[in-house]
Amino acid sequence: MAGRDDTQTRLDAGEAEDTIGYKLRLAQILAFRGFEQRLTDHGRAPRYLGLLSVIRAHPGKPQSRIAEAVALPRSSFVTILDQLSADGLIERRPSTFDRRVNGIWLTPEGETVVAGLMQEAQRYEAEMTRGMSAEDIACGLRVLQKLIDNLS
Amino acid sequence: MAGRDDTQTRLDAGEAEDTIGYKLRLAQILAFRGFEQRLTDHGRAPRYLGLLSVIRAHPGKPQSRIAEAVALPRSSFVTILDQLSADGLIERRPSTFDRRVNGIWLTPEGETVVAGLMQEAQRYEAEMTRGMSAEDIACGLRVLQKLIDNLS
DNA sequence: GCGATTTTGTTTTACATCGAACAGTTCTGC
DNA sequence: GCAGAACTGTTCGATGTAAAACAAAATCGC
Repeated sequence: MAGRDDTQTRLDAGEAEDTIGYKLRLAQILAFRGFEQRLTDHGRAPRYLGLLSVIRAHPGKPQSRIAEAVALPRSSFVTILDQLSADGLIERRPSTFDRRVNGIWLTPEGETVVAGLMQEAQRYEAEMTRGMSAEDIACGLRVLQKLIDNLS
Repeated sequence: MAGRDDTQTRLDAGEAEDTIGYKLRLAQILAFRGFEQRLTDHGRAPRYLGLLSVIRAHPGKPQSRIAEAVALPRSSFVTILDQLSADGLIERRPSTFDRRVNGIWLTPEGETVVAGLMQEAQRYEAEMTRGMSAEDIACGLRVLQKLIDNLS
């Protein structure tokens, strides 16, 4: 009778099921895709919202610093900035201190787009965490931060 | 003095910094890449270890069920199975009940490779979570599972 | 039974991402 | 000062991933 019992639930991962690495990846894929697909009419900004939020918090910082913040290789970052720049959301300005670096800035339009998307993100965050206690959410944030620290 | 204060820490994400969505993504990227790069001499298996663990726990299940378990589109899954099959880790066998489906099985070699990599994964898990209490780890697992449930 | 719908695995095509190599600039040690 | 090392942004080639369209097989509604 193999291959027959079609229960409706997702297949578990056996030994890997109780590991942070597995659940972390699965949760992230679902969260990221869900958020992106809910905002298909907003262009490329939703996919790179984290990145844009870093830029907003640190205007004028060099590309490499921002790429490092979101764990992106510098080479990948170039294409992404080209697109966001073509969409009128960000701007590269040559640094006055170091002729190698480009400072990255949000345009006024980028500022409003990011502000609007951050509200969407907060709504999405509420959906993702529905049914969790405030303590659990705080614990989740703490654990994720500790993972990031340990892996950096 | 913009673009000058080069502190050594990672740039924060401003408003997004305290959101699960942002930290979840960053942690997952770091965890996944770190694990993969530590095992460059093990071919493609480390990248697809989660997937292989699902197959091991549910031998003979159709491709679509397994793809769904790890949130992969069926079309992406085909190429991956082709590679894992060429590496001798898995095997497709036509189902006797439904002539559309291929049941997926680990080969004997696949079985030993996955068993070995799962030990590596447990070691990596310990490194990721070093400095965390058992309660925090359990809470992290619970939160991640709840996220997966809410997003499914 | 039988046509319409759904499901499964696949191909095709477009796009996203990464590593390696490169030129221009700055920094370091002396 | 100056040669070598390190850093920044970029290009290029290779690989990974995803959406859409397709054929074969099973299921549903009647």
